[in-house]
Amino acid sequence: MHRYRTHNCSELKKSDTGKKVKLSGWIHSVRDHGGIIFIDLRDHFGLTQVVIDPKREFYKALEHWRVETVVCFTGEVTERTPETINPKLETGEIELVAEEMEILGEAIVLPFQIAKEEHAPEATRLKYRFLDLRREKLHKNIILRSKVISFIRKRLSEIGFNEFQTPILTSSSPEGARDYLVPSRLHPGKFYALPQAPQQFKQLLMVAGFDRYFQIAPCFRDEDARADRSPGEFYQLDVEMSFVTQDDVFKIIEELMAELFKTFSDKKVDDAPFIRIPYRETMRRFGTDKPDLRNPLEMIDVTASFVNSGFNAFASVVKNGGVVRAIKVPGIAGQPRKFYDDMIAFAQSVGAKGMAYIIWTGGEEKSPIVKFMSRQEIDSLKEAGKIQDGDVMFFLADKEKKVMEIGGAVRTELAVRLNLIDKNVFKFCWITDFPMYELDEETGQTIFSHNPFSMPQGGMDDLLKKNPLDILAFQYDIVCNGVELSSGAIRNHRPDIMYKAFEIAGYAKETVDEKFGGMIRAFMLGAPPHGGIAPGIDRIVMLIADEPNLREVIAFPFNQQAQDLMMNAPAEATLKQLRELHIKIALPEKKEEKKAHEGQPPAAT
RNA sequence: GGGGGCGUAGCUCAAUUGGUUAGAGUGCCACCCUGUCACGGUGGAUGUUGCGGGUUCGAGUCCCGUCGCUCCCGCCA
Repeated sequence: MHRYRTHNCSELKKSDTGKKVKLSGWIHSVRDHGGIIFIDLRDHFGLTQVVIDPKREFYKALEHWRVETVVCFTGEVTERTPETINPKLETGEIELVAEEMEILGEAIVLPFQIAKEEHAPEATRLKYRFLDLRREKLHKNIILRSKVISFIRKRLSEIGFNEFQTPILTSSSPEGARDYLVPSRLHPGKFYALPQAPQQFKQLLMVAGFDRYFQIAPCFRDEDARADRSPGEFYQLDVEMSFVTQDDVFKIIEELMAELFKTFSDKKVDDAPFIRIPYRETMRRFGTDKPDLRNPLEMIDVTASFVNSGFNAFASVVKNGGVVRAIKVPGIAGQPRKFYDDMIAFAQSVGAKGMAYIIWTGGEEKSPIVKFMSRQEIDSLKEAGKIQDGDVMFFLADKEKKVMEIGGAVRTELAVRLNLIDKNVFKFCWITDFPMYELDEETGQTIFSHNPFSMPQGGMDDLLKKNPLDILAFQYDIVCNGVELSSGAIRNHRPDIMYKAFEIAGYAKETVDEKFGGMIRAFMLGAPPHGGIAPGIDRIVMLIADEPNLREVIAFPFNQQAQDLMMNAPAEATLKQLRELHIKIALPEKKEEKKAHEGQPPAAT
């Protein structure tokens, strides 16, 4: 007989009755009836009920039959009588009658319960992550993640992709997020950077002729956390392909995503191909570049109806170059007055000066603003929104950018309050035609709006002739239920176009050579056209697992302050380590000290 | 860097809006119980109300500060 087990805790069936077996696992729950004791023994695979006669010698060996102690039982598989069968358990038709017991790992009192649903505080859960991971939900999520990754590897390998590793210690890149730096011992004063993404490496692999690359790639960005954004590190399904157009990338990824989501979720999943929405259109209709298409509401432009309107608040906005956008919500005329007041308060909380509305009900308009408007103007709104009796329209007026932003938030809030979002579907879309450049609002500089390595859609011609702000890039996002899964692009593989593109964003040729010398050199030695994408693994698993927070799909996550409470990272380094790295620590002044110094001349040194 | 929320027993939460000795469930400890499966029953222990200060006859409750966790804004090519 095996040292620890002959079976796992979910595989014993009625047909095993009479067998002498050995099981090892955690004590999940104890039901002590005095004359007979039941223990649910749990392992990764499931639960098996063990029956103990307290007269057995081994019963006294364990002072406390405390849950989560790891034990090994040897005994006979026994069929349960019909009335004692537990249909909730895989192994519910049998039980193990214990003859011997060995303690493998005793547990002290737990900081929180494993078997019972109990909401422990996040910090405690993170400190005792190994315990939290024993709980069914989290355990399942991590297994789901493993399966998702293995599914992706299998599929992509089948269609000609090769998986490569790229360096973790690399150099800092000038664009993008804050880098994590690693000091160099051999080169005093110099630093490696952890990759924000393997962007340049994957492009160089294409130049090297590998044709199709993928990697479940760790990415490191020193930026602040959100519920759907881990601080520090996260994983991308990094993909790059040679000799492809945007359509080729879309086809591979949308088929993979549709199949992946259908395989691992019971929700209804969009079939490939996914719909495509140009950036400017999604901003206009949804006020965001990651629209949740489960939300049926959208914005329409009704600026024309207010140009000469007697409703001065809006008319003056329009005269000053602003716009008016409307959101039609069908069939909610019955909402109480408070609903409209609350929505207006919400709009104001996200930056609106106010919000108007018209309720069409019983063949007339109810609204604080219609008395200022002509019949013709009101009818033009009705026409624009294809209004039927019972419908309501909300109006926002401001500069276009602001209206889109506020309208996007109002659109989402309306859907949430009115429960318009179908929780049982995954709706995907591509956002295409991102602008190549945008204006830095502070400096007025033209800057790259996304990836500087994207190919401008008109190539060199557009760079030379068009207003930079009108140039579109072969740059795209894939969005699922309002979550941005990934950005991608067809890359700029032409050195001449590259220099020009960087020049427009204010980079001298020398700077480009210095920062991207390796890549430029590669592009001058025969580079294939190529492009790719990099969907976030954590977000994919989060969506499939239906979790609101990334930490629920990561085995050992950071907290929001980018700390690992279990491993106690980050931590101070020893003096010896610092000396070897030629590093001196200059801590920020504490707040009290700062206050004490205020208004005083700096101390003479 | 900024804003919101939370912080009471190991854990989840309550405390009649400032009033006597801060409660309940769960966990923990002891005992009882031979068919439970979130077993049940009886009894018991457990609190610097995050920390520091203030107002008050009196503070878990109000005020100020601070720390921690979380959500959001900034940031995230």
